[in-house]
Amino acid sequence: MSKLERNNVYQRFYAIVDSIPKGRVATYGQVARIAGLPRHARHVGHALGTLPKDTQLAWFRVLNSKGEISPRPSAGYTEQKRRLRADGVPVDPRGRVDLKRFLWDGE
DNA sequence: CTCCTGACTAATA
DNA sequence: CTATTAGCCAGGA
Repeated sequence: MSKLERNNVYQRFYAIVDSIPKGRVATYGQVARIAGLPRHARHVGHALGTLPKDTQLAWFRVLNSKGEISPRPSAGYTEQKRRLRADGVPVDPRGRVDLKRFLWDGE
């Protein structure tokens, strides 16, 4: 996979993340599937990781399959929690969200 | 080429 | 609920 192709894939991920409605969340796997690339959940995470700090993209609306904010080595975890709550999505101290009620169904 | 890693996931026990 | 195992695939050393 060339750099250019990867870039296109990332753009597709971004477009999908961008279509998650405010107040809803999606999972990495879900984004990958919608992008037509099942089993690429990890790359969704990496794509989001390369975003600039000042991006307008709602990257914080993406969680792992357990409905939790994915723990990661670097910062951003706390930030995501804060932003989700500001977005109207309840997050418990463990970083968990009730997917039953807030998972985006892909409308 | 092989080996290791990771903002992942699903199946079992 | 936690722990373990296996599958996944692009990237980098």
